[in-house]
Amino acid sequence: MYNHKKIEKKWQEYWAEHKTFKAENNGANPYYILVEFPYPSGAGLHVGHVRSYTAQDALARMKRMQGYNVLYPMGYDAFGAPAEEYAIKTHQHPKNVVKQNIEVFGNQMKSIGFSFDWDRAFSTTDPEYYKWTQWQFIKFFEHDMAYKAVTKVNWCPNCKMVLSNEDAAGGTCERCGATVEQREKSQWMLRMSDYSEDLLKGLDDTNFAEKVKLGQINWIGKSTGVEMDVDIVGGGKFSIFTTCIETVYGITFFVIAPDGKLIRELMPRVENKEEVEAYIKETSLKSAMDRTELNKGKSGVEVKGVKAINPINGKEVPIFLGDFVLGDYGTGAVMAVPAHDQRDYEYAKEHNLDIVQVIEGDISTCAFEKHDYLGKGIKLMNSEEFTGMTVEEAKEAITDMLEKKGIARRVNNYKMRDWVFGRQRFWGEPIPMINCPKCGWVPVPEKDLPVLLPDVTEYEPTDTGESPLAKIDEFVNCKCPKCGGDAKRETDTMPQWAGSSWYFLRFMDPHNTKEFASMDAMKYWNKVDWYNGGMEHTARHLLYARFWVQFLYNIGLVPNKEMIWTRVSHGMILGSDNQKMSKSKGNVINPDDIVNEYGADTLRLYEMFMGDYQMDAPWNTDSLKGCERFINRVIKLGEKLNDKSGYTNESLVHKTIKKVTEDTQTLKYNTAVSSMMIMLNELEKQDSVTKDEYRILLTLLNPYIPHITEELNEQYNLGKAICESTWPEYDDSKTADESFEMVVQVNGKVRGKITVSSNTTEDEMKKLAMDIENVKTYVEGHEIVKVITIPKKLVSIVIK
RNA sequence: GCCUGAGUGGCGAAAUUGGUAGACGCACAGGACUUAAAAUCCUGCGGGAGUCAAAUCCCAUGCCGGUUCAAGUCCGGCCUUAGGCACCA
Repeated sequence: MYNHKKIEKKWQEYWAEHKTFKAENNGANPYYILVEFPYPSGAGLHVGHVRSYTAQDALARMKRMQGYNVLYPMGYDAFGAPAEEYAIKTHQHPKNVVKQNIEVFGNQMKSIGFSFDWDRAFSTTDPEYYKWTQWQFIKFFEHDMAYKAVTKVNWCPNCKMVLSNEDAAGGTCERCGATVEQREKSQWMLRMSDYSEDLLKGLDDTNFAEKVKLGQINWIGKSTGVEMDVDIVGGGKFSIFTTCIETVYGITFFVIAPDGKLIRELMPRVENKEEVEAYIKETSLKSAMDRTELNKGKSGVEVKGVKAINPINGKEVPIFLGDFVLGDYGTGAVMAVPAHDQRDYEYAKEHNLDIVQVIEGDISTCAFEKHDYLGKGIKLMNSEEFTGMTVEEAKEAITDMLEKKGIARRVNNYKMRDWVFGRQRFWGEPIPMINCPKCGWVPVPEKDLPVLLPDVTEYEPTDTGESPLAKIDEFVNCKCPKCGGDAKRETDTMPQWAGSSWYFLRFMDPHNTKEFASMDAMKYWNKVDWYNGGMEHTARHLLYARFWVQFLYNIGLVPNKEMIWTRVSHGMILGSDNQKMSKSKGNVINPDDIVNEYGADTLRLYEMFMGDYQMDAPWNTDSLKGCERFINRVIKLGEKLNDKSGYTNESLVHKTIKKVTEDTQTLKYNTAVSSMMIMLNELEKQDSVTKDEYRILLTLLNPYIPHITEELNEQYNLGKAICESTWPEYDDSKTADESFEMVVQVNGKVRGKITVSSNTTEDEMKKLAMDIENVKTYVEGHEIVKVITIPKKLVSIVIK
């Protein structure tokens, strides 16, 4: 209908020329809105990006008009495997691939009119940026937070590549189908588990959504319990961790991890070596998730020839290997109490082991577990002097006794492990470390940073599992910064998580060449006020970023322990078939096509209107056309402008301002849009529309559809550009309606409705209710038990 | 398996957090305008009973039960579905 291409281009140029959205590091009311920066894939911008960028754009535009100094930055998270693989295939350097993709992404985003401060844009792959990522890694190293350790990785012998658990699911390589091996690899690690408690506590200093906090809490996985030493018959001992020490008298066997140290130590004394070795081998092929699945938890083999002693009563019990016990969680060994743990119960049945009940309850068909007995005053049995105590009393008493004997300790255990930080990839930040035969691991001096990725075109994977960089001699060979002797560079690179763990700090001071960001700049912006991203990132990315920040805080480099205040997450946009969009399903919608055909404003409006921002929603082009129709009606309303000022319907205007203002900052974009649709419907009913009314409508719409609203504002001479104007305020006293529809219920069912004045008192409401004919027919002949009135709403009559 | 969400008309969804279920929009149907179509405008639109038309009544928010004058909303138990589970990011 209208020439969206021309109008949108015009205003985009206007904003660029006037630097409308440039944020300065000074002034009153700083407000930092952050959206997750994209990985610039070859597929181009996704309609899902458009959803969150538009949402935060609407917030940013409104906040600016409300007088805030808004920082709304954008950049690119461009390290990672897809670019590397594409580059290998096409024989070019990934940096060229990334450069092209960034250009495409930038143009796409500009065509949609996001109010980013483009002067602050950068990519994590820029040497000026990753210099500081490397510099920060060295800080980790200098503070003994980075260390080398041997870890297990999924290795595909065919692809010669380390695989993620997802790609190795089911024990076969996702790409080629070969059987995946578990290999041991020496890797750089970050001591993230040292921060378990701080990362939990820090959540109190954030305003994250409750479900986001829960995600963090569950990932950290704190459990409070007891670590107890267990002697082995004939010498030696090991420890177990349990949260249910009250069941200690019910131990009938122990289970130890097939991948743990203990079984290796016991091996010389094992009678069924072959069986045990075979089981260890079998386990090594499984992922942790496969191993801990409840229905698979019964697999295992007895370690014959070795018995353990239950420390509380001196009983000798067998030791088993079970793959549900993980070598790297807790102590790698557990006590098994089949009477009170379902997995142990099934395990005991499967392997014909004793079941000793120690807590009163029914164990005839299944275990009587902690969620059955905790907090109910249930008592112990078969537990010597503790028999007859409640579970809660016994928990403390048994722990005290064991502690006194010096064979147990109260401990906290955390599921969260240290961060495996090395990747055997080319396209990542080189870990800036040098291995000297004399001096050991030495960090690259600051003056030599960044350690650049070499400009080569061949970086096929190696046979050994080393990074492709290991084959590039001129990269590897170097001098030791300490002693000057021959040394070798680390060839592993960092994970993609690294660059995204601190980018929000860099946005505060992106051109700084002396520091990653100045303390002044970080103090000025203080915290990210709003951080928006996908649900899939709320556990790990957020945790890594918080860990990174807490570390920097502890060494005095950032002003706050938590640098992110509110975290919100958006739902996915699905294909029209309700499936995740993917090339193979052919349900992908390209935002460029929509912008071309319908315009950026229509695309923006539709994505905000399509449903609850925090929930998934399927794409529907018909609904999009409805939004186009709405914009056309807004344009057409301009033809009804009169010369008057003021508002024809004052409460409509104030109500709409209130609704849009509130909903835009509480993520309820869909209802904000619908309230503006209602306003338009009402204005259309009027014979003519005042300039004030039209200007208000355009202003409220501006954060959502910024181009056409500016154009109409200019065309009808309604005032200066909206983006340079002030957000309208509402008067709460003027939002009230003069009358309301009073509902009358009899025994909970609606039996009458009448429209009455808003001033009607509760007594008047009761009287009016009783006068309604239909209400009378229900009430007559019955006793009225009570009458409940809710002001400005309803009267509920209860009869007998 | 574990953790976190979600389930409401033909469809996308609203519901002031315990107070009229279905706002707003799409699709559809009928009408107006048009030589015609598109666009636009008007009217209707959960299911059923009832009526010339109404009034009015019953049923209905995944399933089963509970609390309450009142439940989409709170409680208990299920079912289905999406995301995360540490080298995809």
